[in-house]
Amino acid sequence: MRDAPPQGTYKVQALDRAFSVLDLLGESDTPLGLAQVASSLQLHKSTAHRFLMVLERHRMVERTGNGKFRLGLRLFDYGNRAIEQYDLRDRAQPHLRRLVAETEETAHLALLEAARVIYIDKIEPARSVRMITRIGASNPVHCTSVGKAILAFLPEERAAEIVRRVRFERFTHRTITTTEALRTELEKTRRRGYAVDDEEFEEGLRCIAVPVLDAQRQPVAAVSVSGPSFRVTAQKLPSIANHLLQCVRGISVDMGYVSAGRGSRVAVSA
Amino acid sequence: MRDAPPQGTYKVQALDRAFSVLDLLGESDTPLGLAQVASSLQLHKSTAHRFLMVLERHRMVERTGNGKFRLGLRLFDYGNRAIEQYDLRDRAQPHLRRLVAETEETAHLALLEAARVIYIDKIEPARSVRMITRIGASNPVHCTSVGKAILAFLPEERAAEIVRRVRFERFTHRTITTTEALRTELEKTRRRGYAVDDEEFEEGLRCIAVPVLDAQRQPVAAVSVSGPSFRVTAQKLPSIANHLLQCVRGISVDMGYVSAGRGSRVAVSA
DNA sequence: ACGCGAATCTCATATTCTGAGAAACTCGCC
DNA sequence: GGCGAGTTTCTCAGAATATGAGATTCGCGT
Repeated sequence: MRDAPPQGTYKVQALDRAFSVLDLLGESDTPLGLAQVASSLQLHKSTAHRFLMVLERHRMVERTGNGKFRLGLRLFDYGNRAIEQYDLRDRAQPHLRRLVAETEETAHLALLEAARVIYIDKIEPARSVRMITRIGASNPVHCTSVGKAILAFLPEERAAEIVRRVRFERFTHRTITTTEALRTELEKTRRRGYAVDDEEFEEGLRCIAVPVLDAQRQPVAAVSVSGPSFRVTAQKLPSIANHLLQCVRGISVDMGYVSAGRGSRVAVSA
Repeated sequence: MRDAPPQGTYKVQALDRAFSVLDLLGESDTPLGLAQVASSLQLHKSTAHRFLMVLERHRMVERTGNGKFRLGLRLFDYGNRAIEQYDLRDRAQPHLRRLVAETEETAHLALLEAARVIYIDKIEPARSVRMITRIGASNPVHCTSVGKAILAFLPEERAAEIVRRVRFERFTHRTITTTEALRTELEKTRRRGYAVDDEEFEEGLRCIAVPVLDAQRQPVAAVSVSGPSFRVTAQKLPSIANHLLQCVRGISVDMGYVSAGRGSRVAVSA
């Protein structure tokens, strides 16, 4: 319903329907009964019922005590297999933890997918307000520090292709909403070596990010530090950026991308 | 193929096939080409192709540069939504981190599903050999400390029902393989207040776990500490158990299950 | 340039899914 | 303790849907 229209030349109705069921359950924060599922998706109850039973057999959904349905833990298994192939999260975690200890703010690890970034890990400092981000969630590139960090260090061509696909949704009065502004911003990011999201996604939230580069110096992910603007002040950015650079450097070494020796190419000015 | 036979009265062929594709990709540690998928699953290439295209549109699979397929990050999204409903992982993490700092061994957080336990989080100490567990993976109850911890504190009836479904697969020479032995072991677990897996799942690996109890004093999860037998010695168990109890108590408080005041009911003898 | 394996596409066919509706539950309420 | 509205479960004939043989195109190695 609220989702991308199932356009495209190949179609398997049953799959589209099954996934719309999963979407529905995924977006609801309370389990749903058969009747609710059926009516929300305009499926006839028998059909919805059959799908739910099959999905349940596969443990893609499970029923709560009172017979309502929610997403099943098989999905969690699949999901973790999916990112396991990247192997990045496990190796990055200790470095992220150190980063959080140093900065006392929340750290995120994110990957680029299509024109969005996907958060694959989050570490929060002990005593901080909980951030609303959900691991696994995705945000557009243009309004996030991680997005800009990756984009800025991608080869011109790939970056341009992604920028072309950005839809420039506006989130706050500071959100970048034109290709031109984004290009300028990326240029700036390249120069200083780190990306900043200055309340462009959420009022009062400032983030700063640097890319994780692989052996070919291609960005494969980005690490960010986020916190309330009054704590993450402009003056502190260079210092945080340094912690970030140290962190991603550690990750790169652990991933075997670079040997531990040489210094980082991206420079932090100011 | 290697998977549970798609028995059950309700059937949607397309879904069974789609999930078998996901299973295949999930179990392969290298991306697979269309031809490989088709032949492994005995699907005709057109069919496999159509499925893969549809799955790709839904981002359930993605293609690598050379045109091969692997699991897509949408699954990661779904998976995290699935456990988000439990809300447990986020809240438990700081406590697990403290536990790891105290014990210097790996901690796991696991849920019970059917007759298996599913690991929903893992924290490793800074300098330790990597454990092979994958978050999202599942193991049988009978040979894991977390499984026994949950089982032991479940109401007699539910526990019995689960025990009935255990298939008692043997992993090491110490694995419990009879209902009787398991019952005795659970009794012992209840008495001392914590569960032990003494190389019953993996040679040389000793684990100890206690359940996380909700407001109704029902176990909803378990936390374990695992390490090589030579470090996690029998003498150390009571001390580790105490750290564990403190940890789960903290989790329960954070989840709002119990007020911070009163002491824990499960007693650690010895 | 050529050839082989792999991927993509087309389309007529029958297999598979569909959905109306009937039956069996579940509660809440009297 | 039983009535009734709202759900869930089940059955089955019909028809839309997925299927797979095969033709076509692609991509790469020689």
